[in-house]
Amino acid sequence: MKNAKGKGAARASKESLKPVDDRKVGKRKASGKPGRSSAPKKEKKAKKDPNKPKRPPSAFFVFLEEFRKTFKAENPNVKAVSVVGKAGGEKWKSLSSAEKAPYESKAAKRKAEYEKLIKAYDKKQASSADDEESDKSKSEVNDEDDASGEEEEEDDEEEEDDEDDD
DNA sequence: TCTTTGATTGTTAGT
DNA sequence: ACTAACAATCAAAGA
Repeated sequence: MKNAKGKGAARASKESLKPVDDRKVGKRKASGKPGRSSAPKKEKKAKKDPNKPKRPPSAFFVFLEEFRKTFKAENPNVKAVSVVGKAGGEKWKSLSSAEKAPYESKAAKRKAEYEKLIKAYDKKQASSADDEESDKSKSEVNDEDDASGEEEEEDDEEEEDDEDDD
């Protein structure tokens, strides 16, 4: 619970890394574009980069996805995103490293994919600078497609971090 | 009608 | 190194 002990030691540096008390960011740019049928008359300068990968969900978000399902399953009446977020956050802190491990594992995988995507995106940006996406540009983007060894390893459990155990 | 907000934590990229 | 913003969600309320 609120007892910060073991973790604090390892994350001692992190302790000092908390200058902002207001984590009330809540400042999100307009990404919601439900208006697929019609956009505001004024065309925003929003560059739509379909190739630009979104940031990978952190372990917390991965856990949240499942948590939301469960939470809503038991609380179908609750329709406030904030409630699920709060409950999720509380539960998340209640989980131990071992329990978070599987979520982190998945998050790590997402990150790996993100890196790959961002890399391709980055490259595309460079190439697009000269020549936007064109049929010929495919040769540039296509540097290593099948060449990249596809090593699927889902069985990567080398997390022996079970120190936290109330 | 359409856009924004709300709340969580973690991660990413920029300065 | 540190800060700021953003990742999903989804309904309600404001402009």
